[in-house]
Amino acid sequence: MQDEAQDNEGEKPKRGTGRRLHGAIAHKLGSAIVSGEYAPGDKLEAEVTFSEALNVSRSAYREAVQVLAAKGLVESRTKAGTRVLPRSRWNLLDPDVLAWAFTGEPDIEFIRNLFELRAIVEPAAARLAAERRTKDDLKVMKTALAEMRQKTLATDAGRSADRDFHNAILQATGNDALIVLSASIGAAVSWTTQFKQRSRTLPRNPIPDHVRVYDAIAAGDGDAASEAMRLLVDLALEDTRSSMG
Amino acid sequence: MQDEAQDNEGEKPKRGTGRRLHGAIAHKLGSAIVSGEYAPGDKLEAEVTFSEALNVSRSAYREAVQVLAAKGLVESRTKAGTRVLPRSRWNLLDPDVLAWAFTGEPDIEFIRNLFELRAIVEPAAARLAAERRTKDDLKVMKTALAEMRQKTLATDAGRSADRDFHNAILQATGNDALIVLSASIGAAVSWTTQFKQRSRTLPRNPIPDHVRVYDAIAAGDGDAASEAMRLLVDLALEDTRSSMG
DNA sequence: GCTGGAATATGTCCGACTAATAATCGAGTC
DNA sequence: GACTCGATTATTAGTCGGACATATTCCAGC
Repeated sequence: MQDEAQDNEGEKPKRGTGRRLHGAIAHKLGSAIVSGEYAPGDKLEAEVTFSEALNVSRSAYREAVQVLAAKGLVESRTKAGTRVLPRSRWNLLDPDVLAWAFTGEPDIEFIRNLFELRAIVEPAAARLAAERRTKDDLKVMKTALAEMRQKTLATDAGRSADRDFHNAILQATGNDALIVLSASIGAAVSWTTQFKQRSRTLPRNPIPDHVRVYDAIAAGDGDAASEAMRLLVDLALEDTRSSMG
Repeated sequence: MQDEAQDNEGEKPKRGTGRRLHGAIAHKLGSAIVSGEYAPGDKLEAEVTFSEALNVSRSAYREAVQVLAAKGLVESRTKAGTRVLPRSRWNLLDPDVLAWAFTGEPDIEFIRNLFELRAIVEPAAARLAAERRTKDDLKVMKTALAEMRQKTLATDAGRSADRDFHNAILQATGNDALIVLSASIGAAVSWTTQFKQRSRTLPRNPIPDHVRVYDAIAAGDGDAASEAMRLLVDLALEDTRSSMG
């Protein structure tokens, strides 16, 4: 009974895609907006028109728009229609928005910005983790590191272990805001890792960098942890940059 | 242009509250969830029941729930009902979620986490601003600073000028992700400023700290800007802490 | 230029139907 | 008799269509 997508001619993201209908619409519209298909200030078709064009009910369409509005992508006003908001009002760190940003060819400048933010946050997180980590935290990091070493970043399991490692560091900080933020960035960055893998035959072996971070955190050395993480992020950025620009 | 927060909240957030209806419901439910009135894992009343209890249509209620779901607060599944998600899945940095978190008595631990994040991000932003600021950026900062000096933080205009100053710094970094993030945190922090003002008769004069930051950015001295901003954030945290804990 | 009404698109409401699935119950087996 | 597994049922979110309300925009008329 899996969805077979019989006759959706691409233009109509109708039911059967697995997602709930309004979720699928939100995904479609969100991707289109983030990718620049609609420019800020543009007015979307009227609800009745658009929903008919998509072959969905107005209710479903409206719920999708509510989602976009909740993420700051659009704003609806009576009689004026729903318009795309300026990029400055988008919740760029929202996991969904980030995912939509990476559905197409991502903007290189935006990736640079994300890495810059990551280069700010992650070393600081590593420092806090070194100061506050428990034995359990260390154990999680260690197993993730082992898994990562075994599977390499070329596999899904390996990338998953990579995320686990970084998440364990965040968890050790005990700071919810930091965790949420960095998890979003981390997910986005992991999208880019796939780009690296596909276009570069010789990615750097990331294990030694990670081991340095782990050792510093285990030793409780905040300065060393911060520095090691800074190095790791810098190298990752360099790899990504050379595989795109 | 932007008038808001004009709320008359009775027991029933029914029509006529000024906000759009589903927005009012989302606000009410969101605040309740974030404040812990509903614990993670709790199941909300069924849609028909709850919407009737609120005297609103099921459609309006559903659109409100979509907003909450978009922010990671709840998840709906057929037959199982809609349940509050674990805190780790909340988009804590979403502007609305932050606002909801500060409608009631905010959690001190959470405020500490926010300041910790701010203490990481803002100094780094100040450094970038010092390296990249244009003359226009400096002009905006300067006028904001003057306004701030004149009105003091006790007035709305003064707090607004404070935000303008920090936003100008962010703008100068040219990093969208950084701007969005720090704007959210900044807004949240400005809520706490009100707490400071109401419970402390002798708040520190914040102008000298800000001037130090400005001078360093104007001079293009990244290290000094970072250090000055670190100091500013630390002092602000100390003030807030002493006025609450 | 100002005022007031008509046009129009979003906002809200209603009631019915669909679809998915948790919960229940029963057939079959050990 | 207890248990596993599979079909049935009941419940709840999801979707639909249409109606009416409300708020603006826009334009006509003064």
